[in-house]
Amino acid sequence: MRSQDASEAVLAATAALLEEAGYHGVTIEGVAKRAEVAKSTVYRWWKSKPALVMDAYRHSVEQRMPTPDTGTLAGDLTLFTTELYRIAEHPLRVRALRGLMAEAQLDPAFAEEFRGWVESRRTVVKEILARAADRGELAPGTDPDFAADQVFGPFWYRLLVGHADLGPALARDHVAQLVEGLRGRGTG
Amino acid sequence: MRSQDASEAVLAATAALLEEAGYHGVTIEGVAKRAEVAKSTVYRWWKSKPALVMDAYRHSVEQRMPTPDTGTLAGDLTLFTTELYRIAEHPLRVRALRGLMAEAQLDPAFAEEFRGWVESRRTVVKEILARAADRGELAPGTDPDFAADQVFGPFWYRLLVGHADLGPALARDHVAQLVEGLRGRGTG
Amino acid sequence: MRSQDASEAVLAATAALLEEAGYHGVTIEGVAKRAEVAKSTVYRWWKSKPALVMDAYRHSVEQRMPTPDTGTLAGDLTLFTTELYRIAEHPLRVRALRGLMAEAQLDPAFAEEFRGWVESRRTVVKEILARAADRGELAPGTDPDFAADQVFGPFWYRLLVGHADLGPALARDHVAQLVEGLRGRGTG
Amino acid sequence: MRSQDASEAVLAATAALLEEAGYHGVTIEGVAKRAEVAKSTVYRWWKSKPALVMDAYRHSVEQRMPTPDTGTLAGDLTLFTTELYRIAEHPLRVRALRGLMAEAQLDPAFAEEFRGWVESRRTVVKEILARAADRGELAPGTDPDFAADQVFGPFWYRLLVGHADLGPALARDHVAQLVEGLRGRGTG
DNA sequence: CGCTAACCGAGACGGTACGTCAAGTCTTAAC
DNA sequence: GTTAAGACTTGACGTACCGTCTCGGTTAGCG
Repeated sequence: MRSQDASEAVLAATAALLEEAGYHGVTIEGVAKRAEVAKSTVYRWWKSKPALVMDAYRHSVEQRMPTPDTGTLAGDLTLFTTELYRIAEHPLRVRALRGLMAEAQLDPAFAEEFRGWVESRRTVVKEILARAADRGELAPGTDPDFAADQVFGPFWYRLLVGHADLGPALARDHVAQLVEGLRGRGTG
Repeated sequence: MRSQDASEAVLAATAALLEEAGYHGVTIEGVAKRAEVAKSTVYRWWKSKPALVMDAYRHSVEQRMPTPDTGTLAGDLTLFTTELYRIAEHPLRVRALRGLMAEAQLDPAFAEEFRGWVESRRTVVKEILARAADRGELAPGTDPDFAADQVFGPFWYRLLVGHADLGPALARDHVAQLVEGLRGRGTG
Repeated sequence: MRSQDASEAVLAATAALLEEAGYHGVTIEGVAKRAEVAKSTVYRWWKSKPALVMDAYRHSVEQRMPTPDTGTLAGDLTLFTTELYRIAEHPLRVRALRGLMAEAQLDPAFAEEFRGWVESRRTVVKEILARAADRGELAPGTDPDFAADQVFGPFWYRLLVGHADLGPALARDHVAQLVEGLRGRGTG
Repeated sequence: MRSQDASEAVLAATAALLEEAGYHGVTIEGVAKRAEVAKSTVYRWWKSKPALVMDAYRHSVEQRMPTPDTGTLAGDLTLFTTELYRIAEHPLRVRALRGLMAEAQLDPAFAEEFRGWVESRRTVVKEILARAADRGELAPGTDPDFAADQVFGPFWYRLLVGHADLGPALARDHVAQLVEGLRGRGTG
């Protein structure tokens, strides 16, 4: 049975270090010291640093946003992307995501796990798209996977490269372009 | 004066290790041993592992593709994105790019440098867009920076997450959606 | 808690390397490899090479000779110096002492520590001298510190320069001269 | 032909570094940089750091003191030891000697050379003793080598250990004890 | 008076060892 | 029987100098 005290202290320490020192500044050793917990305790419950950070990230999000269903593609995407871009307002989440993506590049085992989590987020978008397809809002033959890439790609790209500001203000334009692009060449 | 022998041996060793063992498998020590060169020689010319990998990547590309100029946005983007997606056909480049992006997340100093390189690639796209804007192919008020994100974002996202195949075959659809999205709601 | 296995292996390896390769031939890296121990383990318990060698030296001596107390200055000094010169019969100790003295010249931090150890040895002589003074065997006003230098100085000098043989055979003459010199111009 | 400029600059730089940073702070690389001279130039004329420091030491002494000859052992020794202890008044010489003695412990090749230099200094004392023996001032059977150790030993010991002040003020007592000790047992 | 040999600076090179860091595994003892 | 404490191996880091070496660019003095 995982001791709630220890586990919470570890997650809190992880979150604190993430905020203060960035992903690189988070070390299992540092977390253990900060949480006043033995290193072995951390390893008992989390198998690696990225797994720990992933958990800390999930705790920072808490409530799962329900899949939006407004009846139109634009409406659904607006809700979804606005929420997505809102991540940028939370340094902890930004740092966590950037670090996790980095880790996924370096550690194939974690990449697998990370991909699973990413897929769960993509599924939400693919459901939105499926409903839109049913309504005839999508050009026939649209690949939902590549469409999802169009939703997440620019967000992640900007998040990772950091060349420009990121925030919910971008959602409107993003959705406009998405809808236009996905509807296809209207007049043929 | 940098000795050509040493420098080439180092870059070759870096490339070889990248291919064989991935970005994580590249270590300065390993490169030095492989290249039969002293560690200090590597450090003399490259200030860090990412700088070294970046150089090895550049050497693997060599010829700079000229900015395409076909007279239409679709034409230019098709050329550009096809070339971009072709990266996926070279494991060395894929690994290099993934590792460099990872490193940029972990090391702020390198992030800066990496951003510089990214910007140089973005500039090519922004020039294409500027010409398209002059021709009236873009909706007025289009933000070229965000538009560039739409070009690179999906590519990088798929490259980094690895959830689906990547290759020049995607270029056609990508361009179609971009052109549609960027032209805007033509008839209102 | 220091693991006895590791610690003993390290000291044994240090002693072995001292014998085989001299003080210069002792490196932390070499000791670690020889002791089949991680370098960090050596560093955990000894803060530097001289500290390690000092410890190895102490282990090689083990039993502390009791302060001699024969009732006469000549008797005490004979016992003490004989023991002192006997060091020359143990190559390991000779190398250790020469190396430690060398290190004390090069590293001020270690010099401090070394001085402490030297002082502990000097104290033995100063106690002998104090008792002799009580018995009236010393010229009044004799400086015990400088007198101790007269005991240790020639020994160390010959040990370090290596210009002539060193061994317990020298003790008799040394003591004769010391006693004569320290008694002073008694009868004028 | 050795360029006088370069050679002097090197010796001056060595002396300066010796004073400022101690023997350990002298590195061939540092000397070369300081003297604005190529490293290879230093190596051309001095085969090692101790050789260089030895040279710098010799330059700091300049005139060779003539062997004292006052007609009495006490007189000769007083002149000699006073001069000897005066070394302590020159930080450069102190640091040089300490460093050279250290080096002699670590580098057998240099030890040889160093021993030669030491012997030249010992010879002066042995000449003084030979004359004293002729005059009957020494107990018969006195070993001039061990007697010389008695002259130099305490000086070097204090110089190297640094446990107490060193200076010409010590010469008087030292000589008194030497003369007494060397003359032998009053009644004999 | 011009040639050539030496000496010069600059600095790259292969090495060795340093001391540090964090990772992840393992053992011990207490609660 | 879970924990805390913390020692352990491993592997790479980046640094400092070492002593050797090649490279052109002066300078001197010999012929």
